[in-house]
Amino acid sequence: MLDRKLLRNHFAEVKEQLKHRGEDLTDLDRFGELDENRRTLIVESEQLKATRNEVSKQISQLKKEKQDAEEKILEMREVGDRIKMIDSELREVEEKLDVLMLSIPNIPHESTPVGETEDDNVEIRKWGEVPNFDFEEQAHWDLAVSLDILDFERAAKVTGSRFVFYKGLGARLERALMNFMMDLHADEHGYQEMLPPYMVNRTSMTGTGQLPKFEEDAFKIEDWDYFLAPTAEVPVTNYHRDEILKGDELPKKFTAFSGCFRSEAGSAGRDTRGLIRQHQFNKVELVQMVKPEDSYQVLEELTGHAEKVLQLLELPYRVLSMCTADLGFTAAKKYDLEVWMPSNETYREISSCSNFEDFQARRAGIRFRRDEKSKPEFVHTLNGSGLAIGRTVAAIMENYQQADGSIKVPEVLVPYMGNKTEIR
RNA sequence: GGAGAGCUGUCCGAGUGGUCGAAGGAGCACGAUUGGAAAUCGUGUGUGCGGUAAAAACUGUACCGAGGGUUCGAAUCCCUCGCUCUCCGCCA
Repeated sequence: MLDRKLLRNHFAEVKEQLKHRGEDLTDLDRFGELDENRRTLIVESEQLKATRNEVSKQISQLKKEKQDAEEKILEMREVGDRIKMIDSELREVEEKLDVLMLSIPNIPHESTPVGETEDDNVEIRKWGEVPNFDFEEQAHWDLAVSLDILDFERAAKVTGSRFVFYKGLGARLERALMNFMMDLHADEHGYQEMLPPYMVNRTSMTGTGQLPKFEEDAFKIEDWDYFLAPTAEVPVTNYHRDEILKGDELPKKFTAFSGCFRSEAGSAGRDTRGLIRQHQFNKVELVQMVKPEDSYQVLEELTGHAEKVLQLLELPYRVLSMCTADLGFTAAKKYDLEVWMPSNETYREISSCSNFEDFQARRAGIRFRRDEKSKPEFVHTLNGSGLAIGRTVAAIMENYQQADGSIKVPEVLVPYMGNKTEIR
């Protein structure tokens, strides 16, 4: 959510900056009227309330002195009715204003490249050597089914499409990656480990920006106002919702393993095979809450922490700075990490690292006090996948495949795989 | 799922219709005292929104789990919901 005062005082500039996102901004123009309307009503209502408070004191005094207060009571009854009318009008205006404010995307940071499509994303760096196989490489779903370590068919029977059973060393590989990533971030990168709830309520989904605009992308629990979390970002960022943190507690660094659930509405027909696009997948997430002046440096560090996973796994990747059109609703700046996928002969997204500045913090009410006496300020929130585990499994299968259809285990994972060096 | 108890400021805790943003205590901050500390004493100690473009100050208003209602007036009475605790049932 943007600062109302910013919008009030610099409307034209903000609108200009939002234009680069390429979203429809016609609703935005209603802001001025709603905002002014709201303030007028507040003034009216509060003046009447001040009167009522004043006269009520007099009534109390009169009664104590056993004098007649009937006239004032009648007068205040009328004032009370008017307050009720104004307040209900005010509530309507505020509701409209809330809906509007919650649907305005974040302002891109000045370092975010301006662009119109995903083709305008800017490659920042590349790492690693793309493998050059002297045999015909296979897609991970073919490898995995031959090795009997993934079972898509039975998952379709048991649940439906875009679900999977991991089996044997496939399941072991997923679990090894989870432990490897969590250990790395907790022990080496200084994050506090968390296992969050997989379901979250509506307020949390609104706090991090999934709602109200993207409800169709989420799985909703029938008869409950709960959603399956699409990412651990939601529970972990909301962990400190409506709190005022102490300045010296910052930065807060959390790493969380969780299942993630996405309905991926509108992506039917894309990546229908394999692990790339599932309704349920596992992910290790990095979340930070920091002081505003630190957030851009922290974005670089956090992205580096995600990259470290790929480097240790020796998977070739590149880093893209997402342009204004491809930023997502909540981010001011975002880097995508893309891992090389031999079956696609291209790089595929495996991590997204974003700085939301105070956009989520304002929605979720996450603030801090620099010291005892200073006013609360909004923190800046950041997060990044460190990494999406299913896609990492796919990348390992494809990049580490051998001529006979077996898969070499990346060296750092061997201890996590019960010292097995190959899946065959 | 059933029965009961509770939810007040950073914390503990008082408050059952008016003088309550809320007693008292603890904590914290500042000051006095001290060679220094402890103890003691004094002062202060929330947030949102509005008046106001920003900051400071001032001022109004709202906030005692959440939302409604009754009333001239609600922390206090009524209704709905959420959460916590205890007992029973069920269960991993």
